[in-house]
Amino acid sequence: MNSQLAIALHILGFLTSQKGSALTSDRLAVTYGTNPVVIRRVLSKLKAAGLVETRRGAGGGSVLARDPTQITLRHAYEATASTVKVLGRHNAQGEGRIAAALAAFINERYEDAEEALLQKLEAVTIAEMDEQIRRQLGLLDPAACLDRCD
Amino acid sequence: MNSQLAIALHILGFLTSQKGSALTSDRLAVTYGTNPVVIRRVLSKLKAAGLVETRRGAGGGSVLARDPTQITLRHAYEATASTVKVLGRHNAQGEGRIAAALAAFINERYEDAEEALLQKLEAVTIAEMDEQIRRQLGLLDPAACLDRCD
DNA sequence: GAATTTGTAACAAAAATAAGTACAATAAAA
DNA sequence: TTTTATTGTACTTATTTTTGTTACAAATTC
Repeated sequence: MNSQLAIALHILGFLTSQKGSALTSDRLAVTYGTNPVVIRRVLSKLKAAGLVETRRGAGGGSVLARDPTQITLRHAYEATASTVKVLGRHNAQGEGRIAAALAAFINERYEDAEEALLQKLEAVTIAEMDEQIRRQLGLLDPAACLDRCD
Repeated sequence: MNSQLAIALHILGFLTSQKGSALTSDRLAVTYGTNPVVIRRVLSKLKAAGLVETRRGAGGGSVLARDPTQITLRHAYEATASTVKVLGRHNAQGEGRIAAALAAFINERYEDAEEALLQKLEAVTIAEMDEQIRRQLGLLDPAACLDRCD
């Protein structure tokens, strides 16, 4: 799972720009250029992580579960990449003790390094991401986004 | 490529413990529990990165190209993971400008985060790795390794 | 009840990884 | 110089992972 993070950020960013009105998986799928089910799969992880809320049925869809200033890239990363870690985990293949000790060593270093990465991601919020993208596109008026997003 | 890093570290560590005598891909393959060709593929990357040297023919094999105190985990990482970066690269799929701006944003953050990870890896040398593993196994005498490694 | 919309299972397709086979090229040793 | 050992790599096969689709039940609104 790796493109899931990109999709998650697309969802969170789009939701942020909507200021509270719900978006359907269909809409999100069109703007991202994929299938609604793919979106829902990511959405279900974001939901599990408490980042979004969804409602079924007519008029349903998803909204942010909290303020975008309280959601960091790390949240998105951890929500989506739960299974696959940055560098995977090495499990000893050779039979020898050397192989096992090496695997243990690698895993320790991996965790160190991964944590450094996560701390970088933690320093950026979805609100900041949204703002930077909006600025970059010259969409100073948040509402303008709606007209030109997709 | 990801398991290649583990294999690379196995190779570098084993080579370090050999103090200069060449090891064949067959030998390395047996100790790691894989096919010699798999080893050679990693070896060819390590060679391209200037970390090892190999000789063909009878009595051939590989040795470290420099002192293990001068080889870091980052070297190994960069040698093997040249194509696949930590978090891949997101290329915009939707047609909109938003998608493109988001992709650019994500990529920037990725580079930041990846660099943080690399700096952690840079702080550890193969010599330290070798030493820690030897200590862990209670192989205080380097030469003892030869007898028990595999 | 009719129309939407999510949730998820089941399946299919595609892409990425990894492993294996074969053999030419090279180098040492006999 | 023949034999033997060993790398290098192209080609193939297998495995795993990821992505996309279809289908349909469950929920929710109108």
